[in-house]
Amino acid sequence: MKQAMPSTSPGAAPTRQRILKAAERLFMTHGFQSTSMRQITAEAQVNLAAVNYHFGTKESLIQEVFRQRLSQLNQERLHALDALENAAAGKPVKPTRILDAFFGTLLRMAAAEGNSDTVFLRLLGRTLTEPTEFARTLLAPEYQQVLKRYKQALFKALPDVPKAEIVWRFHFMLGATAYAIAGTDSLQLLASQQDRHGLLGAENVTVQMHRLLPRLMHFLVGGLRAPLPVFDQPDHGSAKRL
Amino acid sequence: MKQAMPSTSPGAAPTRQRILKAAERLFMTHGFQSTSMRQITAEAQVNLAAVNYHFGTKESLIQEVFRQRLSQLNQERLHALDALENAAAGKPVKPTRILDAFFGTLLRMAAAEGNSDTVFLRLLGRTLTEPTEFARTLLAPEYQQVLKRYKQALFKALPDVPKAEIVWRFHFMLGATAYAIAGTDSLQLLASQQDRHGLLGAENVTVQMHRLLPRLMHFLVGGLRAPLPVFDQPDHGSAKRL
DNA sequence: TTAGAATTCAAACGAACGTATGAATGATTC
DNA sequence: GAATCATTCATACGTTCGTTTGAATTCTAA
Repeated sequence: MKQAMPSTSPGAAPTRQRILKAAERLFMTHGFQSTSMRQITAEAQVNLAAVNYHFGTKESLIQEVFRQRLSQLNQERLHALDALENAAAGKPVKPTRILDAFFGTLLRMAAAEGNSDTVFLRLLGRTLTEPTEFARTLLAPEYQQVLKRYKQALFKALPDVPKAEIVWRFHFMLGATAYAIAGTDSLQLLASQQDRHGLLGAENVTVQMHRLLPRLMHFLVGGLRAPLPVFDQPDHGSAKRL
Repeated sequence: MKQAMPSTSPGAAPTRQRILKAAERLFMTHGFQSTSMRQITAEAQVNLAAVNYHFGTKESLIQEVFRQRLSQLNQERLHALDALENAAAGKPVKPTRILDAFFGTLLRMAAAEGNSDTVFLRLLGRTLTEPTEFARTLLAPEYQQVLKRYKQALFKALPDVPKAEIVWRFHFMLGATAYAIAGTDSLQLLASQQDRHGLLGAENVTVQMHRLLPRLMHFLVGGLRAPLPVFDQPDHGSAKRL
């Protein structure tokens, strides 16, 4: 007889965790569609039916992989922004601090523990540009409140910049970050032969993660504070020229 | 009898082109793995076996989709850089012009024709972050010489910036661009309810593409010219502090 | 007109996929 | 120690995938 999923049975066998860990790593390496249940169960050294027993379906497994990590990340981001706004006491928070609370929290989460978190971050960076619908429909609600808070903080911090421009630049920053995180392999595209091993070798990932943060932060701040573009024609549609 | 692929038979039936167009669109929408040959042949209104007859295998089809568009794009990029360097007559080219030659050529290619090129650009932006191995091993050789030329141009234009820093920032810029191009849907994640239709509606894609270029260019230049980060510990490995 | 090559077509192949099943095993409680 | 529950296991189901096949059709050229 089939029951309604054990979920959080206390002291349960590590089967669930083993599956989650293996799935996370394989999803990161090969993507969602290309990772089969048989690969996951083989890597986790559990029976094939274990995934369906513990998670129901493959899509549910994917959701579970994200829910755990992502909710923790976004809660930390909200707390970081709360702390900044409390310290500012009504005054605007400096853009640099806002970006650090959003993107720095993300990258520090990778540098903190062993590379188990790095795996998730690369998966996340990759997922943000993936066409898979369920990935986005899963990420969107989880992200929505966080993005709203941070957008408002940036609006307040940069009152002279049109809101649409801030949204676009937020978008650009997300792209640069996602690419930087997911880009262990794409980097080899940029690196010349002799640099390749030095830039992102096998073992110095955490070291590079540590160094990636200041590099990326300076880049993002530079992009966010860049001079505004000037358009020939006025805006069409809703003509709110903030 | 099976022969060695017709490839460029002059005046051939439009079957090849129909397949390429349908595949391009479907790959962009659903990704490589999730797009089946049956979907492609159904959309192209050709027989299922036509793909294998004209292209051999699915992977060859993917490669062909990219080779056509990508070689044209990268040739234009090389020509644009040639023109800039010839005009500079040995002196360094301004970074803004270099970025425009690389990223501007990309985005203008989208705005030029009908949205058939836009489709490819979104596919390209998506592919750069995809885990599929063959996509990267296909893109890498096609990109290598172009990236080498542009990196050297940037090295020359920014002699005070460490080369590693330039490579990283090039990487960040690629990410921001790829994300901006592929991000029709991800944008909805950032946009609030009332902005959603205005930012990227159904028909004003080319208009937005036109406006995306100055927005993105200002952001990229701002990021590229941002102040350099300072590290506590010196570089390890090859200690070339340029 | 007709021989021969190029292309299209319907049908099928084997492999891999996600999922379901029911028996076997382990753990818990009375 | 028996009964009840949760978990594991080997196995199989039905579907979809990319690819192949061989006959039918269309095109080309002598």
